[in-house]
Amino acid sequence: MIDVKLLQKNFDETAAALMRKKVSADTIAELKSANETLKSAKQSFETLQAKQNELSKLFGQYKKEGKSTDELKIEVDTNKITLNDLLEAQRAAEEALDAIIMRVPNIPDTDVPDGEDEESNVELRKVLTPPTFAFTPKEHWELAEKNGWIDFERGVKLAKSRFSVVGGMGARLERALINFMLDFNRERGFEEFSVPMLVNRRALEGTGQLPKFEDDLFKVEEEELFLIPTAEVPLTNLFQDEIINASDLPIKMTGYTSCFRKEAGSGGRDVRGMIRQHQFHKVELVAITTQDQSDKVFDEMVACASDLLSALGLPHRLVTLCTGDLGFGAARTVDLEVWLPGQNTYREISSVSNTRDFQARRARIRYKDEGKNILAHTLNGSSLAVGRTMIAIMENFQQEDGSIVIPAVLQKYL
RNA sequence: GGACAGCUGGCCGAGUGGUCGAAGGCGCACGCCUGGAACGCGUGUAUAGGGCAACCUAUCUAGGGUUCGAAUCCCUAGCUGUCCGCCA
Repeated sequence: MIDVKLLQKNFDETAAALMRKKVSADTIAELKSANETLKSAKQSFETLQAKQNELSKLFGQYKKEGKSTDELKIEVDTNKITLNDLLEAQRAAEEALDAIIMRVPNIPDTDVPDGEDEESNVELRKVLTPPTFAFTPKEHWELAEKNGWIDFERGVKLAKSRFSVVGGMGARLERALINFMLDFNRERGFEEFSVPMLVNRRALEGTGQLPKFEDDLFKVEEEELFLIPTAEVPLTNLFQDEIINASDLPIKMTGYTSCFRKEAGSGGRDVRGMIRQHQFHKVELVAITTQDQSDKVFDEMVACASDLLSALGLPHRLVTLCTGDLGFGAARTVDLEVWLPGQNTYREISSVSNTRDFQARRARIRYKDEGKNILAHTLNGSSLAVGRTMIAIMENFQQEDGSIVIPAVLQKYL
């Protein structure tokens, strides 16, 4: 959630920043007026409430002194009617503001490049050189089926399309990757957590998936619980409503979970193979930091994910997302794209974002510094999407006969 | 899933209709005391919003109700505990 006060105090600048993220001028104007309405509604209510409180005290005093309370009661009763109206007006104003602000995205950092879509993303650097092949490299689904690693048909039988089954060496590789990643992250100072994969509405509002993106989530109806789309949700919300000692920051966490996404709106894209599944595995990095620390920790997280890819021998590149490609809650994002020889292109395998205080304001994650409570900064990044890492390993390390050479660092995990 | 009990500030705990944002204790901070510390003594110590400020409003799990007035009474939900049932 953005800081409404910022909009109020510094309208032109804040509005311009929001418009970079395609928030319409109308929405911004509505936001401002909703906030002003709420403010004045609150003031009228509180003034009258103060008076009512005072009269109530008098009432008690009169009773004690044996004075008549008849006149007082009339006044108090009339006030109460107005008070109820004012309260209702205040509530309506609160709801109106909420309805708008919960759907307004974060303000991008000033140095984030402008742009409509991924075309305007800026490549930071390439790491490792894509391999050359003496034959035509195959795509991962062909390799996966050939090696008996992935069974796409049976996944559909068990659930529906975009589900798959991983078996044999594929399953062992998956498990090895998860363990390798968790160990790697722990060595970089990220403590491991194992968290719920179903969470409530409040948690998803805290990290920004709700209320705007409910259609993307799988929901357990009777329980009012949702399957997590990323471990970012439970890990970040671990500190929901908490006030952390500044000296305990930064808190750096990692965790492995399955992730569940409806992939609504991506119909037709990546239908083949396991690039885009309803259920996938991911090892996540999350950090809670002071406001001064977040830039440094952001770089650490990007480095962690990139070094992980390098350790696996996977060529990749780092890309700064432009404003148009930035997610809802992110102030800045660096994507890591891995080289896929079969597709002859780089594909996203990790995304590291600094949300600054956007999630912290929603989830009320604060720290105490010199007696003051300050909104924390929260960051998240994948390290890495396991399925896509498997795809990258298959495609990059494939041999002419379709067999796959497993990276040396994984040997001890197999 | 059933029955019963509970949920008060960082923590423990008092408080059954007004003067209660809440006694007392612990913890913490500062000061005194000390060679230094412990002990002791004193002072302070929730959050959010509004106002330059005095101050005002809200918050005793949450939501609703009764009342002029609710931490306190009633209802609902959530959570915790205990027993029973079920179960990896």
